[in-house]
Amino acid sequence: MVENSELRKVGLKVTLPRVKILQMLDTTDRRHMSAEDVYKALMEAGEDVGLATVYRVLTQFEAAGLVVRHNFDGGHAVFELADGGHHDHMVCVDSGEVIEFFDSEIEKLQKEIVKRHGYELVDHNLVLYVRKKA
Amino acid sequence: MVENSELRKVGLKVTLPRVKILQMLDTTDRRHMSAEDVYKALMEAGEDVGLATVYRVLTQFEAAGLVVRHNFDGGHAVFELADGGHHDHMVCVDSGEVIEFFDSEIEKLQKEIVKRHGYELVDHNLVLYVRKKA
DNA sequence: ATGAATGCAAAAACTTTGCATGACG
DNA sequence: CGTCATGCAAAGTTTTTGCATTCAT
Repeated sequence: MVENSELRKVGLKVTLPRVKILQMLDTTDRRHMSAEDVYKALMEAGEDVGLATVYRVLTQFEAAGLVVRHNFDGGHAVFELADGGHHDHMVCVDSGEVIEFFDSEIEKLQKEIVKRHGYELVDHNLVLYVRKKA
Repeated sequence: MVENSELRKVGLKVTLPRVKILQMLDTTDRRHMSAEDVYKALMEAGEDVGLATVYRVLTQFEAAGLVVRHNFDGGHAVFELADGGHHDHMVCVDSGEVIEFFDSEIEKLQKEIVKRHGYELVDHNLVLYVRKKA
C-alpha cells in the first residue's frame, strides 16, 4: 500500500484510522472535505472512526504536510490532499464549486510586495469569489 | 454627529448600541477588532451593550457595507471600518501585526484569471503571512 | 402606538481535551 | 510489552437564536 509508506515517511505510526482517512482523501471525488465530511463518509463506508480522531488525524496530517487546511469563509475548515504543488482557489458564490488555479505572476508580485515592506513571505491565502458570466 | 447620518444612509435605525459600536470602530487605534474586542472595549468604556448585540450589529454593518469582515486564520473573525477603498492584508506570523496594502497589478491579474475561466470576479480575499526579515 | 432592536440566557456549530481502553512496533 | 493512538463524552470557542422587554420614530 502506497499510503502506509507515506505515513511512515512523515513519522506517523500506521494505524487503521490514519490509513482510512488518508485513503478517503485520496479516493474521494471531492477535492475539499471538512472533518465532518470525512467522518460521515467513513461512517457511510462502514468504517468506525470517531470524529475526534478525524480532527486529530487531519491536524497531524497538516503538520506533516500531507494535507492543506483552508478556511474559505469562516464556519468550518476544509482539507485537501497536498498532491502536487501550490495553487490558489476560486469559489463560485452560486454553486459552491471550487476551481484551483496557479498564476506565477501573482506569486511573484506577492514576494515583491512583501520584500518591499521588509518582510519575507511565509505563506499566503488567496481566494477569488466568482460567478459564472451571465 | 457624522455617524448617525451614516446609519440612516444605509437604512439602519439610529440606536445607542449601533452608534456606540460605530464610534468604537472609528476611534480605536486598532484597525481590526473581533466582536469580543469591541464588546470588551465597550464594557471598559462603561457602555452596557450585550455581546449578542455586538455580533448582530457587526453583521448588519457588514451587510450595509460599513465594515468589512475578515477571517484571517480561522478562530474568530475581525472587522474593520470600510473607510477608504479596497486593500489586502499582510499578517506577521510572529507579532500578529496587520499591514494593509494594495497592488493594482495583482488586482488586474485576478480579474484576468477569472475571465479566462469564464467567470466574473465578485470578491476576493488575499492574506500574506509574513515574517520580519532576519 | 407599533414595529424594530436589545439583553439575557440557552442553543448551535465547530473543534479540542481528559481519560480509560485498545492497538502498533 | 511499553507506548502511543483511539473512542467516548465532556468542555471550550465562537457565533446565533428565542423571547420578553425596551426603545426609536
